[in-house]
Amino acid sequence: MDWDEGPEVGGESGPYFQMERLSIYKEWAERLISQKKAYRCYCTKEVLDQQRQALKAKDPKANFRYPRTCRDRTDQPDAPYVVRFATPTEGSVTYVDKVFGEVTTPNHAQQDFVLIRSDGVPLYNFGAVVDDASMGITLVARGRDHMVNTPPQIMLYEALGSKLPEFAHLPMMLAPSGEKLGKRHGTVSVTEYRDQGYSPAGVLNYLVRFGWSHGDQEVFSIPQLIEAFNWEACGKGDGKFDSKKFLAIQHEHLKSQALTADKEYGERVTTFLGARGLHTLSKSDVQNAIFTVRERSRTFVEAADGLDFYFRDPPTMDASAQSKFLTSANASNLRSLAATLEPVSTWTEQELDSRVHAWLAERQLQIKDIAQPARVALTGRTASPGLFQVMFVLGKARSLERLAHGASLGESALHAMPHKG
RNA sequence: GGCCCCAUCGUCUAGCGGUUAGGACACUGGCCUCUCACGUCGGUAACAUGGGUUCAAGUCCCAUUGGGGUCACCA
Repeated sequence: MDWDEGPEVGGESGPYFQMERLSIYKEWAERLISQKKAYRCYCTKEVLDQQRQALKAKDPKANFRYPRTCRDRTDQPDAPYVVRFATPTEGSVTYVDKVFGEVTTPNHAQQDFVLIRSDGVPLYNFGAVVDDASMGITLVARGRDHMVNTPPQIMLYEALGSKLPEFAHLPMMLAPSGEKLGKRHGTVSVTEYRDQGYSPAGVLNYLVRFGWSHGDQEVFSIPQLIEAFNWEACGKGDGKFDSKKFLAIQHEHLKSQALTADKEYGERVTTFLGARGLHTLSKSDVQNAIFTVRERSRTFVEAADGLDFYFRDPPTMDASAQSKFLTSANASNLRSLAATLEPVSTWTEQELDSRVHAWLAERQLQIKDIAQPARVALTGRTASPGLFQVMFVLGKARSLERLAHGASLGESALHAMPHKG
């Protein structure tokens, strides 16, 4: 999110920190008191808590409300006090939510809520309204859990004589189980997803598309999101988080150059390559390898894993892959393949493809016969991008070197393997 | 419990009186294929229930049920 103004970027509506605005809240509250729209309450928290508990003891389902003890008192004892709002007992508040439409709440559901604590710090509803009113906020968009705060806040705007902002409440994202999403349901903060290699635009895409729709379109760039978003197409029902779909959206973003340009892809994946101990990589080397992992990586962490063998010499060798494919039987083919590629001067995918196929035809072999052994020699793994892509990215020298090394591992396996048959 | 809000495939959703109820993820069958993927063709799968209104209801109204939010000198 980009801020128009605020503590980090400055602006005209400061100060922005609540503790620096205390005098403002006090001033606005005093105005309300002088207009009899608010009053000083000297009831202590302890007394109120007692009353609350006493009522609960008598009737567990009862609803405790501040009994308005101090509402009409005229004296001003020398004692700590809170400022309470004199809530109307009759009538109701109606507002038009940009998502939910008209919402009406009866005033008898409210109580004389506290505006300012005895230590001078405002409570949320009052602080938010004073801040928004004094800073010229025109739209309040927040989660549905704030919907109950809206009527009291509207009362405050009106009591303060301030212009009402628009309100938009959004449905909530629940855990897959249907309960409120929380820490115990795994990752819930966007910064943690960044650390797990998720694309920021992909995260935004999933989040915005959750509870909002634009026809059948599922994948959006950030500019497209800004262009297409509208309150009318927001749903009203709560939803459940789906990590699989989230990952699928990530995949779409990492696959597409339009959504994640090579430059960004390279920068992000480089930090995860660094986390794997692969430092001092050349930017262009990383850039040149990206195209081979794009469609196989859903996150930058997966991409870093897929890119690892390009930058590690020798590549980490998977033990079972080695014993299965780098055998004495395959060693001679690997040697022969390396020898065939030795004279190749134009080291391109296309050239490698035709050279290898010519060699296969000559030796009456299928690509299947050599693919896995060569793959393991080249990458240390049984799953990788296409062979010719891998060799192209690796370059001639390192490709031949790895092929030869794979062959010698196979030859030495001759001595280690006899009892295995 | 009071007040408020919500309800279409397992999940995210399209639908705004007449649809074979569409798409995506997931699951699944085939094709493609040097592995893993990608891609591609197909399949399973939903209108919570009951009343109305109407020639006609997933779409409008009411009730029920179910789910969620919130009830502080927290935010």
